Amino acid sequence: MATLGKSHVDSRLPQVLDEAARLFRTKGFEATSVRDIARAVGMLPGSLYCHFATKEELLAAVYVKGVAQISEAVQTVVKRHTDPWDRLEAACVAHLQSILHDDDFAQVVIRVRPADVPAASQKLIDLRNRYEALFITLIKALPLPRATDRRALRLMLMGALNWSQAWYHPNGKFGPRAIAHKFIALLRQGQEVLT
Amino acid sequence: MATLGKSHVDSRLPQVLDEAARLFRTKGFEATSVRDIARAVGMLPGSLYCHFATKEELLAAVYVKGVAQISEAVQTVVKRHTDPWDRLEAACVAHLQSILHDDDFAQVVIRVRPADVPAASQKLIDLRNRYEALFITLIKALPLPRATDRRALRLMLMGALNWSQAWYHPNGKFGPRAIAHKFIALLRQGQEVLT
DNA sequence: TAACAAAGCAAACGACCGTTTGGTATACTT
DNA sequence: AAGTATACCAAACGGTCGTTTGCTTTGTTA
Repeated sequence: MATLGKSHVDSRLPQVLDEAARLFRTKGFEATSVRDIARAVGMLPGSLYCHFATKEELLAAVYVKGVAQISEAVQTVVKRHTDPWDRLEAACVAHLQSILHDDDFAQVVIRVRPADVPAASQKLIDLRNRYEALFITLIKALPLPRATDRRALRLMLMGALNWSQAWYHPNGKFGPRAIAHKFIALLRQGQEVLT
Repeated sequence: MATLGKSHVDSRLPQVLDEAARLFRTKGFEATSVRDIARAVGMLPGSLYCHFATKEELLAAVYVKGVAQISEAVQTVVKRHTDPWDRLEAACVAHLQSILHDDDFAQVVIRVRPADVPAASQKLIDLRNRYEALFITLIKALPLPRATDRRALRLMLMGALNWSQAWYHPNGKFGPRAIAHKFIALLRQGQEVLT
């Protein structure tokens, strides 16, 4: 029989992750101190080290959860469509919703540079790549002219999406749906002239 | 008659700016200490405060120079073309060369988030906007279908360009010219079907 | 030549950083 | 009931941070 409920003792690890994600995405990794995180959870700074050996390890845990959550969000909406372009657009909508609104963890994945965390840098890069593989698959399924460079298309699209964190305003005129639709439209009409 | 040469005394301010730009673009703003900069120039930390009241003010100075230099680089190459798409592509090449290779100052402008420097944030945003206005002009001149959203096109293109800092590898297969050409091609073929 | 201002040195300020150590309460295990 | 491991508190560690203060040198100005 499975162990139901919490195993062993209470542990505020979930809340530590939540607050860490919220602070990392708001202020960045370097500008967030372990004291900030501890205070947000209501525990003492040293207590965090029951769960993580270093601050960088805590970031890595946030990163892992972020990649898992955004991956699932994308895969869920993609399933609802069959047309390759529609599937890609749906993926973009979910991606934008995650990194602009819904998901502190996913926002950290986009915001924090792996290179700024030397000790965990390769792990973070691998996690990012695992996620981007989803888009490689989606773009491979697109009916494109033979001359089209699919890698360039991916880098352009995802760069445009990720950079939206720099200019997006939550109460602005356009939301994730509109942005994704416009970006996809710009690419799409050029690529589907010939099947 | 103009004052030739250095006015007053020597002053290592130029080298301070150079080293600050180099370090900010390499390690980021928060991760670079004033001691790092001072050591690189060969002076004591406190001496920097002869030239700047705060570390943030030093960043602002780097930002100003970065915007000035990348603006000039773009405007110079744009002049060499007449076709609107060619002009835009030339601007993209110059932009990429600046933020990927040539110009530590320009790299700082792209890399450091204005929001991470509260005291100077609005000034940095204004500087960025002044530069982006160049691209607004270039895109306004494009012969596009009436339905095309020029702002979306700009945000997509510049987002894709700026994000290249995250994946670009100096010794990789493709350089700034190839990247700009591929990105522009993806947009161009969709937009010039009808004049 | 006297007064002045800029540039830099030398040394320190208090604050904050990530992390460690040792003790304690609690819940699971045997 | 005794033993063990987890989660956390309490307090401190050495180190680094941005910045300040006072002094010296030096070139410009009056």
